[in-house]
Amino acid sequence: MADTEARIRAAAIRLWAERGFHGSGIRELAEAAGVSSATLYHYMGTKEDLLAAIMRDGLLRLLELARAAVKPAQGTEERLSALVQLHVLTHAVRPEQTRVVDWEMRSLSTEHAAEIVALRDEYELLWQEAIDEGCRSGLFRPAHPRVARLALLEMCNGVAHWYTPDGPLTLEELALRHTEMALALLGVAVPVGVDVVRRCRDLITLMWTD
Amino acid sequence: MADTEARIRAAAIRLWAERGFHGSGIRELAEAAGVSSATLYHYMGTKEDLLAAIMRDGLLRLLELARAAVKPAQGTEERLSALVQLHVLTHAVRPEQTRVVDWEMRSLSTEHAAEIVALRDEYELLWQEAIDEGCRSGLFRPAHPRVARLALLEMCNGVAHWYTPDGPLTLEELALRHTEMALALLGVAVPVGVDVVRRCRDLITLMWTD
DNA sequence: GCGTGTCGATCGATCGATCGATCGGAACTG
DNA sequence: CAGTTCCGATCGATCGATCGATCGACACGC
Repeated sequence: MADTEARIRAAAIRLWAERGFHGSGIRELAEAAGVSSATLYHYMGTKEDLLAAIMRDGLLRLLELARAAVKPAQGTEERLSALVQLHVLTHAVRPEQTRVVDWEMRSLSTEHAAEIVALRDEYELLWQEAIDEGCRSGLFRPAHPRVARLALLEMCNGVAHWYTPDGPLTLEELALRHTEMALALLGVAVPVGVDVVRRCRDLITLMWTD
Repeated sequence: MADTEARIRAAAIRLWAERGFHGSGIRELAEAAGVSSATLYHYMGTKEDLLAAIMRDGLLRLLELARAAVKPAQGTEERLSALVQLHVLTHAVRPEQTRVVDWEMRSLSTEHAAEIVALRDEYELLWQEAIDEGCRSGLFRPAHPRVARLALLEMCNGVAHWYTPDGPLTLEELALRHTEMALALLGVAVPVGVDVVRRCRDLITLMWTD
């Protein structure tokens, strides 16, 4: 028998990604997890505690991977490409969890929201720094770097909305097309290099073994 | 005294944009609209009927304006610019309504969802046609036109997430920066022309008088 | 080896509150 | 008076959450 807490968490992610946090009750969640509604409270604290835990985990994982991806040793173009690919692949491989992370912020009370928003801000700071450094070096030429960051993040978030592995796109194509679009949006005309493609493949392997 | 139905609709948009459809009850809605919960049902049918009506109105308005914006008489670059500006300005001027339209689809039952999804597909078809025509003429060079359409729409949807008129960006700057980014993403390097800026100003005037 | 006590895990039953929705009738309008 | 608008009262259902009770597993003293 699988670990009960993991089953509860997986069921919550599935339900909340589909119907939203307020759109499914705890009895529905209990049935999906195969336990009684009372047992839920032995593991999750309140319903909102579970939501915050799911969001915290998703953001911490993304943040950890992103920090490794923007090591200062890398070049400007590689740093932004790595962030785009990591973000897009995460949203494509774990669409349900990322949908909960991205769209259920408003269901958090102010205490929980402060922590989660801080994590998200930390993550977005990595993007802003990568963009700003590209602007300083002259490689990126966005008319407004902050708007470019917001536009890029929204564009990449959207993958969790529409991507399905059943479609014509492979994960590699998905990630590389978004890398190209992101660089083009920032004013870089050159096509992605072979090293970017190779690191993209490494990332895809990482996503599935983790 | 303002029209009761309009007050109800405005209150629903405000509440549902903030807390979500399932996140606010009809008593809360009634209080926000200044009527009793029973009175709501004199105007709105069921709660979900009201949601569908709000989404239908928003999409029909957007569709009508977009159809006028893509008259075949215009050039390729102008068509896509007009779609981007119209979409961005709508999301900036009416963020609450567009948030409900964009993010409450999952709260609709299948019967209502079919109608709303059909309207949204009609709207997105206008974007796809504008992009495809640009590809045929050789002006646009996206590696994958369908992915480019999805990326552009998500990028422009995001405006309703983060834009605030209190910030440093004017509506005109917001719309023009997104026009530039959209064209750059599609592979167009040239800066936006004076006619695009002029039409953007016309659109802003239209948004506020309508 | 065997009784005893403690523990986490789990349950059915149930709490007060709120949910969406409905009713008959009062209040207003023309 | 007829029609429209609106509301207080209330419906059954469901909400998130909690209760006491039970179960098996494990540790301890003798």
